[in-house]
Amino acid sequence: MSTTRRKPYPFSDFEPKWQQHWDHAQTFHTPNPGEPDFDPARPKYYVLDMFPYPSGSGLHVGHPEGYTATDIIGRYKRMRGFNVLHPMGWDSFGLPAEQYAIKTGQHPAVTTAQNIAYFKGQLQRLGFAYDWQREVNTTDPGYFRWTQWIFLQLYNSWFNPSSNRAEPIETYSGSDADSARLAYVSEAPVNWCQALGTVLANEEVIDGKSEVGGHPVERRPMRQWMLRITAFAQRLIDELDGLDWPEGIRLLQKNWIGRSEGTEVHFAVADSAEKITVFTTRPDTLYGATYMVLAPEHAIVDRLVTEEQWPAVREYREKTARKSDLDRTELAKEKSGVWTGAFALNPVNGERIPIWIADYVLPGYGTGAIMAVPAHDERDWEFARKFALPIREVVATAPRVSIGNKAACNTEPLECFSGEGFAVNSGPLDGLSTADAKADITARLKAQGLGKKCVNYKLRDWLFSRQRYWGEPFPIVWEDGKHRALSAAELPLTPPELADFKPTGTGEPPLAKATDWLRYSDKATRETNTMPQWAGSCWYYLRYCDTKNAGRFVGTDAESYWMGGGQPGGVDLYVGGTEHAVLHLLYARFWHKVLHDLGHVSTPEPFQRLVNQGLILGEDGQKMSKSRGNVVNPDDVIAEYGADALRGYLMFMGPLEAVKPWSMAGVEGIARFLARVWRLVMEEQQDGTFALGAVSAETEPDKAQFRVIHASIKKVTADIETLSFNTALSQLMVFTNAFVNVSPRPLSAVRTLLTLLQPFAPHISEELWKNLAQRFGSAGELCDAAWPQWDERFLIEDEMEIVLQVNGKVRDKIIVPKDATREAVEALARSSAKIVEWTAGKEIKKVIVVPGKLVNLVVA
RNA sequence: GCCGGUGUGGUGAAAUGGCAGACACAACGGACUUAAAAUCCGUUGGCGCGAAAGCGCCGUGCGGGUUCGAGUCCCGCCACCGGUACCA
Repeated sequence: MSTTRRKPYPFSDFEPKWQQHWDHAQTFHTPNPGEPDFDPARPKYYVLDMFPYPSGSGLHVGHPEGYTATDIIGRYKRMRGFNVLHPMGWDSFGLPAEQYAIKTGQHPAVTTAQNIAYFKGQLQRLGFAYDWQREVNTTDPGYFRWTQWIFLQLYNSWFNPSSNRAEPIETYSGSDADSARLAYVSEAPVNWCQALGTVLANEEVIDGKSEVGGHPVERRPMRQWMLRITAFAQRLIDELDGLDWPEGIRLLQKNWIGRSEGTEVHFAVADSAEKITVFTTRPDTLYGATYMVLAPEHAIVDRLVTEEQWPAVREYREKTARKSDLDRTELAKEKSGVWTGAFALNPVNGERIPIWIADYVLPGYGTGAIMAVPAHDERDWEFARKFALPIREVVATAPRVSIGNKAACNTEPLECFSGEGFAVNSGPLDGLSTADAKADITARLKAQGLGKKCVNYKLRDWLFSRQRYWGEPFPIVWEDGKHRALSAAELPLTPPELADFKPTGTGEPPLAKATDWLRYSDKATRETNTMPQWAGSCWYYLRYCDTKNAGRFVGTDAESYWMGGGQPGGVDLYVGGTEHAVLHLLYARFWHKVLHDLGHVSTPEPFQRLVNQGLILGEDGQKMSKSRGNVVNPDDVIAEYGADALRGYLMFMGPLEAVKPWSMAGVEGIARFLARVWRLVMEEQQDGTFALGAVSAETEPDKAQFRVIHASIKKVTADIETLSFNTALSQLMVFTNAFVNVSPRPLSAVRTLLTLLQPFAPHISEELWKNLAQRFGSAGELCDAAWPQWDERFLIEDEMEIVLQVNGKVRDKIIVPKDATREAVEALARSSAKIVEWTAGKEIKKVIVVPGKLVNLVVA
């Protein structure tokens, strides 16, 4: 990038100046209720960014895209008289800092502090109106003591199914409270990543590989802390309804939670007292169940397998256990399994069907056992074909009279049909539609105690512990093999000092190396797992409301003011990337609901309105990445074109939600526009400096000028409300272009332009506003000015252009007075020479008059 | 496979069912300049007719439909991007 390029306006002089001014004057500090400068008469607006992980490589242009959008909204709402909460902070626990520490020996806290300083500098150079007094940092003990405190709330509560709420554990009347807690210990198989030396949540495993780093992940049984998010599955679905979220994200969350309605059916095991329960969404196909499959891990397998089959079963189970998730995915095409030697009895007809184990049945979903209906399920079909198991058609596309003939029943279908239709070969169900058959058979099973309706969710409980150093330690100690919570007074529990942050490789967390720290008392030792990175981001939006509070995670007055407001969600606008659709956004909602149930927060949902900014691609149309060399660094853009131009371009390049490619030429276009605004006010001197121009004057705008001014106020206001910043900027360009060649140039027009421009390009507009004060008197600071109002009277034109169409094709245009009647407009249309020509010799069958718009004549 | 999203000039994109391409970028032409940059003015969807003013036809991924009128609504396809996958 050339450094000799002449700057079209001196942004490098005044942009840092204003940034320092805002910092020194604390212009954007927002007081809390009860503080001296707080004005309770104003409504509140809480606009939130997804806070960044301060990585070593600094911001990329995707960050300021969303941040600029919220900054515009925040500055705009402020001018509209709202108390605006617009904070920023750091999601700073996490793997990269720890891995850097392992490599260099430098403590993660040191690199984290350096990265934060770098990020903060970058954000400040963009002129964002954050209240930096509310900065939060998830690795700050003053912050994570409350993350730990919230964990204690989870630990000390349970989900009461009858009230459908989280309640204090004291209200639990069962015998084993530990089994009911929302935070509990489980021995279940988990996703273990050898390369990272830690376990991962389901959400962090993609295609059998770790989301971070892409390392292989395998399943291993380990003792882990879990959070009982599944108890909230239904509420997490239902309560999306009150939120103003993109439909796509709601669907992603719903699909992730994966509610499915079906029936539980109990199968007896032949020659045994054992019983196997399966879950199916197609109970109507029960007569077509020709075998049964258990997950290899299913506990009952041990009690079923026959002597002869044991070697094969043992070998298959071991193979399955060794398989990583990646292998399972790769081998998904080919079905595998082993017969246990046992048979189950189909409850509807007493038929003996073989019981198999196969890894296509997952241990964690439903009951870990299925009835296999190969004629009507693709997976069962494949499996049955491979192992030559019988296939019986029980659903047909049209109702069919059952022949009741055994030979006919055994005719195998030629392909799998998994759709809905009508029951056949199904005894009493024959002829019923799939929906009716489901209801009928479920009622029959229920009456005989052989099954019942039930609901299943794909969502699993949240694996909450990590074998890492750089995370929040659990406020838990162990004594005699039992866990117990620290008291809130013992928080924060800070991580120990360590020289070696490496994972042990055995699954034993690195904190175990700190022997002094580990010892809690003569008998008790500390939990050595740490919390996942998601913990800190689950509640940071609450801490922003009251960052300095040392006595509570958030003060009740501050919380109810900033998070209140009569909507389900407390944050008025939340902007961030789609990548958090099922992770952060689901976890945060879960924690929020627990806190709400326990009476700690005032709303059931955290985020009312959610907007996802679209990805910014490189100039080559590809995803930005270091290896492609197409990454754009905002610092370079600011050095070349200024912060206002970068902000403006980010908003002008297209709709906020759209994926769009970067274009340096586009930045230049915005810079040219801003330079044109600059020259509306300033004139270049002989020596190359700028001074206030002479053309601005306190003259009245004329009628046409008034129309541009008020049309612009109207459009820019409406566009900001709908986050259509690209079209708002177009209108500001139209506004500017309309006054470029005007002399004398009405001061009121220029001031209105600067006011509308302020949220987008705060530095240049503030500077010009101040310069105008040299001659015309001070009007205070622009960011404090009131947002202008438009007056419809200025928008009404005396005359209107009417489009004349014949059969929907434009043939002429006429000018009519604004108050012309329908009849008058039609008469004028009919008398137009071109219309006469186009309709000559034809019958006019119909005339459509759209007032103020067009006349359409329909001819034969 | 399934679930989302997107298809409009050379490019980024605009268009409450009512003049398709606002606003920009790029390109080209002109003014200013010794020259260049910057700036300002103009042209710019395609095809055809015309010396010109202008006129006509076609045009929003493809095929149907609804409507006086469709980029916009409905049905059926195609392509690309993103997510997700043995969830019974």
